[in-house]
Amino acid sequence: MPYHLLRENINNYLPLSNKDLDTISDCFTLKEVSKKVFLLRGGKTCRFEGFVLEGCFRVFTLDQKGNEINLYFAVEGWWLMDIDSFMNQTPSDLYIQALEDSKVLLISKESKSKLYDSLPVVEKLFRIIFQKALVSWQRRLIRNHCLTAKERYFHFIEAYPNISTKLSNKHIASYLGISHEFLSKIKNSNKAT
Amino acid sequence: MPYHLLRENINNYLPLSNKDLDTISDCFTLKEVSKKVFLLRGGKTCRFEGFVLEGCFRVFTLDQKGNEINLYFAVEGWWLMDIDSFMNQTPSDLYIQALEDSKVLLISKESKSKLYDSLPVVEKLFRIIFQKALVSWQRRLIRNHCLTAKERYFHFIEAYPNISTKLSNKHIASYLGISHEFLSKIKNSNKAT
DNA sequence: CGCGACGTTGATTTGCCTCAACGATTGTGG
DNA sequence: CCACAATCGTTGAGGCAAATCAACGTCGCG
Repeated sequence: MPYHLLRENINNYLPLSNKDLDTISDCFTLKEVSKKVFLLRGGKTCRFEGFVLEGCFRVFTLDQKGNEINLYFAVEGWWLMDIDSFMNQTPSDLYIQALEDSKVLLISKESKSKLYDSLPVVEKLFRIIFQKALVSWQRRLIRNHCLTAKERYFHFIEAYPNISTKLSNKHIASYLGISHEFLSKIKNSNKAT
Repeated sequence: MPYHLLRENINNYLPLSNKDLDTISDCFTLKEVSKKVFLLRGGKTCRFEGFVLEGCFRVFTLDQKGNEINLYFAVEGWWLMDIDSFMNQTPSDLYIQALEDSKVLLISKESKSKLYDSLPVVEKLFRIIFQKALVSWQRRLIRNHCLTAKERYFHFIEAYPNISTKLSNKHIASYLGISHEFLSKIKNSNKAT
C-alpha cells in the first residue's frame, strides 16, 4: 500500500473507503527535494499542494527590511502549501525550502480541481482540514498576544518535539517572532538554576 | 428575496443557483441581539454558526490573568462562530457579545450537518470560506511579527474603516494586542505634527 | 585548514506596559 | 432632565521585555 502516511493522515481527518483513498493517492506524485533547495520562491505561482513524507521544510516570507519570517514548518505527516497562491494562481508571497533532504507528495492544481469534481467527499475532507488549520492559527495568534517569548518557546518545544529538535535556533526564533540572540538567552536562563 | 446580504455573500465566494441559495437561506433563522448581550459564553458549547445582517459583535477569549483578548469583530456581511466548539461540540473558549443592537442569521449544528449532506456544493462553499479565512489569519500573524503597534493600528483602520469606526479604543487595542493607554498615545502622536 | 553560518554573551536602547491620576463622555435612575 | 456613577480616554512617570549592536567562540563543510 503506497503512501501509507498520506492515507493515514486523511483517515484521521475523515474516514474514507480504500477505493477513495486510492483515487486520492493516485493524484499525488513523489518528489525528492535536497537540503536547502526551494520548492517555491516568492513571486512565483504555487502550482502544487504538498504532503511531507520525510524530512523537513520551512515556509517563510520577507518583511519590508528583507528579513525572513518563518510562518511554519512541515515535517513528515504535515501539509505544505501556499493556500493563497495555489487557490488563486497568483504570485506567491511565500518561500518554501527544504531544511533536510526530504520527500514530499505533490498534487497539481489541475489534479486537485479534477479530484474535487470527481470525488465530492474530497471537498468535505479539505473543508475539515482547513477548518482545523484555522483553529490552530487562531490559537497561535492568541498565544502570541498572551504569552511571553519564554512561554511561547516552551510551548513550541513541548507541542512539537519532533519538529523543534530538527531546527536551528535561528529558525525557531523567527517562527516565534523574537531575535535569535534573545532565544539564546531564554535557553540559557534555565541552566543557572 | 429574503436575506439578500447572505445570498450576496455566498455568491461572492461561490456563484450558486437561486434554488441552492434558497435551500441554504432556509436553514437560517433570524435572531435579534441587544447591545451587550452574549451570543455565546466561554464554557458553553457553540450550537450555531452566524452571519451578521446588522450591528456589530466581538469575539474574545480570556487569558490566564482574566484579561479579555478580542480575537475579531463581525459587522454586517461577516461570519461569526467558534469553529472549534461548533465543529466538535465541545465547550468553548470564546465569548461572543453584541456591541450594538444587532441582527444575525443563525444555523444550528443539525441544520448545518443536514445541509452538508443534502447539498454537496455547500461543502465546497465552506471549504472556500475557510480557505480564505485561513489566508487572512496567516497574514494577520505576519503583520503582528513585522509591524509596530502604530503600523498595525493604521493598517486596521484603513483595511476595515466600517468596523473601526464602530469600536471603542479599548476594543481596538485589545484586538491589536496593545494596551489602550498606548493606543491613545499612538493616536495623539500624529496631532503634534 | 580556513571560511562562513551559527550560537553566545554583554552593553545599550527602545517599544510598549503598568500604574496612577485626572478629564471626558455616556448611561441611568430619581 | 438633571445628577451622579460608571465607563472610557488622556497623560505622565517609571519599569521591563525584548531588540539591536558588537565582539567573540564554535562548529560543519568545501
